Amino acid sequence: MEGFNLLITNIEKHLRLSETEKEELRHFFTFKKLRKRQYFLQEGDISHYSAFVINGCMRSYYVDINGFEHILQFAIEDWWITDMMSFTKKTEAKLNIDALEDTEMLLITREQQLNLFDKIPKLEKYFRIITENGLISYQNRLLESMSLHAPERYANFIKRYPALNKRLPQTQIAAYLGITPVFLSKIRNNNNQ
Amino acid sequence: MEGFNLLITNIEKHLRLSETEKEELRHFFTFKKLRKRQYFLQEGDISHYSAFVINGCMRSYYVDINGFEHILQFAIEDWWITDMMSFTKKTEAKLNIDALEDTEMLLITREQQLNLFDKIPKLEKYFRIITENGLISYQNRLLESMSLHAPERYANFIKRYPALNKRLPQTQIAAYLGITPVFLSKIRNNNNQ
DNA sequence: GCCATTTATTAATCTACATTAAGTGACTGA
DNA sequence: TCAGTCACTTAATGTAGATTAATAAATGGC
Repeated sequence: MEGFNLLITNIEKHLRLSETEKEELRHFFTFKKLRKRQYFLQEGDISHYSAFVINGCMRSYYVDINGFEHILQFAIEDWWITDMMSFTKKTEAKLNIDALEDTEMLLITREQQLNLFDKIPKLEKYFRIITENGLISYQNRLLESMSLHAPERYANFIKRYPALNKRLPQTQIAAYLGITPVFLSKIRNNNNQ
Repeated sequence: MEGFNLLITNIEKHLRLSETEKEELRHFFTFKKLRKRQYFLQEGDISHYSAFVINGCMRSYYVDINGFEHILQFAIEDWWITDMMSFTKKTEAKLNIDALEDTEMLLITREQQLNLFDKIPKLEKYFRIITENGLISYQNRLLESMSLHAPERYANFIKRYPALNKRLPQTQIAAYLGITPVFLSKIRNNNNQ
């Protein structure tokens, strides 16, 4: 399966897998391609899958009552993405997820994930760890959004994700930072006063 | 151990424990009391413990370079609280945690928690689930902070935590909502225009 | 039970960022 | 090839919420 090794490598950052376990693991995932702009999840649907990105780039975002998009997460190669609320509780998704570039990914359903935890308990450890890391990064973002001004938040974004800063259009970065593209343009040209 | 049953009940919302397991579990926790205003964790220290609150109320917050406090979480009875970053990675805490009321809690160290996962693997499931829920709630807050104005965020806060709204001073609620107490006062008196 | 501190209110002024709008260059696709 | 969208810039004006300050009310320590 294309890209499966990337997932294995990711898991093995946290724990060791035997060859048998790797082989078993493979059967829990399916492979999927998305074209640029294609939806992976739409608001109101149920997020049946969690996705591990092999290459390309996805984003999860919320559309507010005025139609503005607020980006919660980008996911490039080696990242997980889903609407955690909908995925774990089978509620209607509040988020949309789509592809910003042609993207390839590996999918797992919640049911398969729970089966996997029974079959290979180590994987419960893996998902516990990446969930802890996800929680930490949302906590950090909330904290930054409360305590920093937009120019500082942008500076941190560049430092943390230099690749994304070059790869994404300004509109998307602004929607992630919680500002308008107009204001991001000013920040970039240092006219923010 | 005082309050241990509250923890058991909390765990049993997610999975069943045998009597033997409950007895084993008890030895992984220690009991601790805090006076109102007492620190549980200070910025720069390492968060050795994760705390389950039995009664009282705690908060975790970040102090910005201007000395303003930004509250990430309140924890009343039946809630967990820690600096997840420091607790899991043994890094210096960026957060402070202290008691807003006299508080009793049960503590577990990261080492004990990891031992516990080996001894009673079900508990890894429990912590995976509460971490998922924590992630979801931070995601929701980030989303609200990006897409809603302060009066709507306050309305949601009241709806979600009616008890906290009555129990906490306005200063604390403002620091949680990311606004000043002055502005919260205006919102409460509907003069926010 | 009293004084000191903390907590809440109200109003005037200020600022970070939004909104709107107009203009430019680049990419896209029949 | 050219029209049409899309991504970005710049400038004028508008606004949610901050800041400051003064006053009142509540709380807490001794």
